[in-house]
Amino acid sequence: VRERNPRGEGARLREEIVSAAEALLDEAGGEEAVTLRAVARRVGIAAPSIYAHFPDRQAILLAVVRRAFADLEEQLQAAAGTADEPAARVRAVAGAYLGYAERSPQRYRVMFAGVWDAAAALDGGGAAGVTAQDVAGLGQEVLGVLTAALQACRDAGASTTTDPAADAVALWLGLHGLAHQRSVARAFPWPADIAARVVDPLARLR
Amino acid sequence: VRERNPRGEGARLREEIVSAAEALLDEAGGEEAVTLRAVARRVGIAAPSIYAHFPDRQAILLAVVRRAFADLEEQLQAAAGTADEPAARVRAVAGAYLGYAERSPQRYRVMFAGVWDAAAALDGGGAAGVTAQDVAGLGQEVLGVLTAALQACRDAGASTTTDPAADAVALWLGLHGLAHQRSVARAFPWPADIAARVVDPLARLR
DNA sequence: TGTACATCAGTGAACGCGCGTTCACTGATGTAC
DNA sequence: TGTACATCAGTGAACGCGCGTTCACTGATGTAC
Repeated sequence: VRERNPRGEGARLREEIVSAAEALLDEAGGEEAVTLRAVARRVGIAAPSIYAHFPDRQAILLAVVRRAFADLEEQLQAAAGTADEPAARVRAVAGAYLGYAERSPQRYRVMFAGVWDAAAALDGGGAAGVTAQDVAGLGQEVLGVLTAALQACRDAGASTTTDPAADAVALWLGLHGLAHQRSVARAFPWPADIAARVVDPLARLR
Repeated sequence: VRERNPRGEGARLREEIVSAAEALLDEAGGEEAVTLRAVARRVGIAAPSIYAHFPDRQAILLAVVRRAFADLEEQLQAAAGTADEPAARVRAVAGAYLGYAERSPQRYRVMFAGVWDAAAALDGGGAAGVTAQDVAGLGQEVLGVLTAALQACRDAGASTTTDPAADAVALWLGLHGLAHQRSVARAFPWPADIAARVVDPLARLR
């Protein structure tokens, strides 16, 4: 029995729901810890109250992921802004990417594992107003930051890439492999300079 | 009500259970489709019959993963055997790795996502006789094939790597990123030569 | 050769649980006349 | 200025489900004497 939101601000509960789901996810519970009832408990509302804001459980996770992609892109942009030199900018963006995954490993895993499934499920069911294209679009924006940084490198002669768009995908895959595996196999004896060993060759830095 | 196994061959049911779990996993259900009851239904036995062979649900998944790692290593070794030239061998092993993930995407995902969690859970609970070290060891053997191939490349002057062990990890991460993301985002417009764009630079092939 | 008995491989019924979702509702808040 | 009423934000009880796991058991098969 919580204090009610004033009129016209019922949408505030929506944000609280997303934040609660995010918190549950980050607390090492993994995706399946984000149940509708757990979210409701966390917010301090009755479970059915969620249905005023989300059509189903999946839609909550999707909202978490959309917010997470926006956060990630923002952090990548910010990192890109801190470096003047193109090669340094590529490394800064890569570092920000890895940093995000390191700070929010569970969220990272759901972003790149749960989502696409969710989107596919929605395609099938057609329940919510979010399509696979929507979600793919979020990933594309992140990829765009990498592509731009790589292109600048090439133009400045700091990278030998002949196809920045394709090599940005390759670089992203390397970053993803490292980010994902680090979030999952923490005990693995990672070489100290593993990030550079992945980033520099894939970006074809001189 | 199935035909009983003859005396002394009760262990045969164990293999059937693992195979059924494998099949459930591969049928696009994802890890959570492998419930104890679903496995029992698939084998054609009563659910409690499983407890004669596995202490709990998690142990079934672990058995699936152990078998999968053995399969993968075998396929990598076979691929390594088909190529005489060191650089070609690296590419063949990488291709076999990606091929495995492509043929069994769900299994691949569980191998590199579910396991470590499972192992960590077992560390905490101490339930079964499988430790995180066991599972990590399986991954190490796969990595060993890559390391050997890369080392041969370096010795033959086909790779400029100065640290084959560390660069094998980097190469593995690139392969993992591609394998994982391909299994998860099938709709993504992957560049045609994406595998080469990941493998060649990471292996530092000339 | 016969028979009591241990073992093995597996069964069927039941447990308590948390889940997603539905339904009819409540009671405060603003609005129209 | 007063009052009937619509709306909004949320509640509480209940549903059916599949799950992991436990328990006491069954009935065929081999073994010891």
